Amino acid sequence: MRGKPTLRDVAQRAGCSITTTSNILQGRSHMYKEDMVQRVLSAAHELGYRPNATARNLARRRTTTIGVVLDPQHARITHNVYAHDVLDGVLAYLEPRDYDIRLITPRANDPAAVWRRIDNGSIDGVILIAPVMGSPLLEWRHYSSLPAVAVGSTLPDEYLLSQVDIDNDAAMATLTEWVIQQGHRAIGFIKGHPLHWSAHQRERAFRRILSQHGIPIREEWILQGDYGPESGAIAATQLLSQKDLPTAVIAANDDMAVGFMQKCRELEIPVPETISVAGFDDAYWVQRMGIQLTTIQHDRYQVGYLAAQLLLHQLETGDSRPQRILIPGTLVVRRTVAPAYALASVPTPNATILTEGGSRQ
Amino acid sequence: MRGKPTLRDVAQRAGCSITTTSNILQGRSHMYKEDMVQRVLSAAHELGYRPNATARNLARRRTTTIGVVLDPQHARITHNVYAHDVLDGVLAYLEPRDYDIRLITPRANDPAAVWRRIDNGSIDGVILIAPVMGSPLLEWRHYSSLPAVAVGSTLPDEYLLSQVDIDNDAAMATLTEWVIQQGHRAIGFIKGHPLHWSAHQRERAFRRILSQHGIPIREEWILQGDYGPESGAIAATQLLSQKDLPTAVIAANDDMAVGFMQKCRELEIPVPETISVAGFDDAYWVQRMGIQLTTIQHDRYQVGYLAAQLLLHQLETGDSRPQRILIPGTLVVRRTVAPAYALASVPTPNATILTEGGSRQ
DNA sequence: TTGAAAGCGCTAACAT
DNA sequence: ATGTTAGCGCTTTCAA
Repeated sequence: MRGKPTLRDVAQRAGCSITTTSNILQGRSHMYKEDMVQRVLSAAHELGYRPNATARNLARRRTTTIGVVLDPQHARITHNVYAHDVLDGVLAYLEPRDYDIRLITPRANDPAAVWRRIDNGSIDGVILIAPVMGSPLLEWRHYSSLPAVAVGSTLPDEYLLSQVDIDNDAAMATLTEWVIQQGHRAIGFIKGHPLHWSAHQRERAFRRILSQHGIPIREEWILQGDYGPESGAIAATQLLSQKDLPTAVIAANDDMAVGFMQKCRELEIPVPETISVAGFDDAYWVQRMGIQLTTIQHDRYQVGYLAAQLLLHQLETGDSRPQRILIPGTLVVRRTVAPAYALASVPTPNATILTEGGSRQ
Repeated sequence: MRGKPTLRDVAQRAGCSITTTSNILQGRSHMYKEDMVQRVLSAAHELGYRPNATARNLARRRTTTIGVVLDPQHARITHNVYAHDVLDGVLAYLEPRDYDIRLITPRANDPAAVWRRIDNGSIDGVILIAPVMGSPLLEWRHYSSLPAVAVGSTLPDEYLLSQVDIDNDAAMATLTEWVIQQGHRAIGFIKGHPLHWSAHQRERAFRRILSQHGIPIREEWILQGDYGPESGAIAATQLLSQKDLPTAVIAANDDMAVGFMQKCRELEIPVPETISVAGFDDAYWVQRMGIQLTTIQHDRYQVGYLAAQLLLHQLETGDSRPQRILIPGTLVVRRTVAPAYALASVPTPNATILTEGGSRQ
């Protein structure tokens, strides 16, 4: 015996067959005599035996490994808070269940390489993190029948992918309702990145709620952003140079809201006195900055956790029909949205509202 | 043929042996007739054949997979910026070289489980991210002879691990020198987390430079922190309640520096007019907050990149003698350290200094 | 230029 | 209660 000890070495030392050794080492010791069990166990221990995962995977035809695919856009995950919040949740669910995680970062220039890495029997299933519109990853069913769950992008049904995401639509609806209840009728909007489904969903919800309240939508107050803080600042410049201004602006995420507010400060336009601002995401760095931004809080960790759970469920049951799980967000009322006029604000009827301090009303 | 096509299926379809098929599919087509090559290639394509990584790994006795181990402390990587900056670098190096990455997050309560996951033949080598003092991971050589590189913790030699880290000592020395050159003689220090080697290295460098300049070390100005922003605030409370105050404080990282400054603002102690503050790390969120913190900038991405490079080098050469790579940091002079008195400041002799705006002097 | 055959280390029917 | 045997899908000598 040279190199790492194998099952054969252990069997030899215990003086029994490989099968016996394998069975006992896998915990099926009930059928064996106590003496045998002990011999095998101590032989394994003495040799420092560790089962070879590769061989086991080959024989079992499964790997207890889940692939996590980051879209090319997110290849550098550093500043993509979203991706690692989700990843944390995935880890939290998978790790205690003895699943391993393989990180897959597609090279932008070679989409086929991704498929080679995904569909090569090295993983049992895959979690796609926030695929964007037009991503080659979404051609999923053309290339692979591996169980998959997409996360962070509520895709159209035709992609035939199970999905877990926050409920962008409902959350933005709640936020917009709240702003309207504060008496605002002149409301602007800063759109998110055009390749993200979430951006469209948030915008759509905003428009719908305005319409439902009979509030006219002023297209000149709806500005294109890209989820980056700078784009919020640019939107501010565009908006604030108009002669007629809204009394409130909703940004499709916190980063843009903060960019917007920074520009406001430069222009000495007080928030929320002159203009109210709301964000979306409850970004950690914004909280940490001490900015009292009214926003939507949601649980990305939970998204990852549930995605992993759903995927394992599909693996176990073999039922891989596409499912969709939406996690509701929570309105967090802080200080950047003020009443448009001195009316008592009416509480929102059908949404959880978290006021700063943590009390629910 | 049912299920996924195997090499045998391709061989059968191409009308040749498995060996031939394998060779051609691996690019060793020079020894075969053009006709044969084409037949194999198109058979593979028609069947949608994808080589099974598990079987290949077993036969080759290597996996082209690198494990990345996050210390229990870092299991939730979300707010551990360090870990994913490094991870990004690791990905950047490994991914184009067709290595896969397996994420390993040890369960706090079961150290043995980690070894089972690491030493089971599923990875060729491993990168340990910022193991802390007392981490079971550091018993490395007791349990495994797998090539390994530790990152983010400059460990004592006896751990027999290759290492890549920023040069905490040199960087803190540069920073301290700078503060002294600004005329400060009364300098406080906020220590980092006591289980992190970096904390001790930074403190030691601070003390050394003070001593070298004949500046007395006032222990009551050296406060315990834990790298968290709150601990910086607490340190501020402790320090600022003393009757005799330093004119400058160096925090072992940015987070604590900001916590310290926030407390200063509460107490209406102007920074840097009354007290200068320096940080370490050049944290992204601090920059984004627009805080003009004088600090040390260093390249964590590079740390990960070089760690991956070193590991692969060891894998290829088989030379796994422990090596240590230290990456220098850069002093970034912003606005939180002011001259202690109206002397022209002398440029630092032997360190790169980056003044805000990017010019080097 | 091609192929046969012996593994890689383990699992799991199927004996005994 | 224990062992025999036939794979898992691929790589790789070695022979032809």
